[in-house]
Amino acid sequence: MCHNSTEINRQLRKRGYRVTPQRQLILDAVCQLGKHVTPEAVYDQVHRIAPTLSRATVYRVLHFLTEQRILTMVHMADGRLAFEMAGPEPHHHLVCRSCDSLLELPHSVLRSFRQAMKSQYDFETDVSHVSFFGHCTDCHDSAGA
Amino acid sequence: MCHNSTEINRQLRKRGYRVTPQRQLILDAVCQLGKHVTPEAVYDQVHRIAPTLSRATVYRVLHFLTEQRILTMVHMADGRLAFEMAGPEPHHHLVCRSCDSLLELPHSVLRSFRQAMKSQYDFETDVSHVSFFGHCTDCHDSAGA
DNA sequence: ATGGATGCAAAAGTTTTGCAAAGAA
DNA sequence: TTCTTTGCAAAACTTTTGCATCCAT
Repeated sequence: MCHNSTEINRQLRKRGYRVTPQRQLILDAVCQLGKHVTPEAVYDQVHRIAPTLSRATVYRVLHFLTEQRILTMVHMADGRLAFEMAGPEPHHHLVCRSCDSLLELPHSVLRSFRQAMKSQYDFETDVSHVSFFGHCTDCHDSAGA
Repeated sequence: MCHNSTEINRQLRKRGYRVTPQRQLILDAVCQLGKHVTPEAVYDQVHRIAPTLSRATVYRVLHFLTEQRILTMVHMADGRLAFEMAGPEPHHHLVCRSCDSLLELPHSVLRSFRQAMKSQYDFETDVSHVSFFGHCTDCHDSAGA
């Protein structure tokens, strides 16, 4: 279990919602599958365990958990929709185009960039999650850059 | 006309392709509509002038012009697909969430960020076009940040 | 006539919605 | 009972594809 289900369940109940087996399965799936989990991947995973669990429920629960700030939603640079556990810390990712590996970056890596945008353009950059693409150390010399 | 159609037409013909009225209309539409133009916006625009021009053609031509490096394709942070004229300079955008205005940033604004990723993570960041979202100078004090 | 480009319609993929039924409070 | 949540099916939306036709060379 990669999330504190007791605490999450308590929060949800406190807000008047129910913690159904479907919601638990979907949350577990997002957790297990890691970062940038697509709705289809969640569906595949939970459908094996609970074949009657429908795509509609997957989408509804993913959006519900996002509203409840238990998940965060990301649109990736290739247009795919994805979710991941909402950590307490906002952060960013480096995504390898070759092997799909993820590196997590602290929010602070963009601090000076944001300050520059603020001072140069008076633009308040809102970067709660940005993914940058490229090639990781294992891939950028073997594969073509 | 916001693009050099004579030059573009010459290039396309030289590569063995045809410059059809549909292709010209679609190119003009992307040009006129500005940055981050969605396929649907292009379709609306050209469909007024040429009602038989189909969505299939819009999509085919947008992808064709992207392959020919006359347009570039962007997946925006809200998941929408968009196109814009491929300038000679790679660049980035600041997109205002309130008024949808766009500021164009030179490619160089991310130089130190990319160097940091390279030295800290040995990750080759490939940033041909990144859009950052937030609130522009007109919107960030009136609207809530 | 040859090969590229288009229009139409259908298909495919993804996400949302209506509604009745099931289930917890 | 009451209100939430689910499953199913259908709808909506976006994008792609097959195929006949059209058009430029």
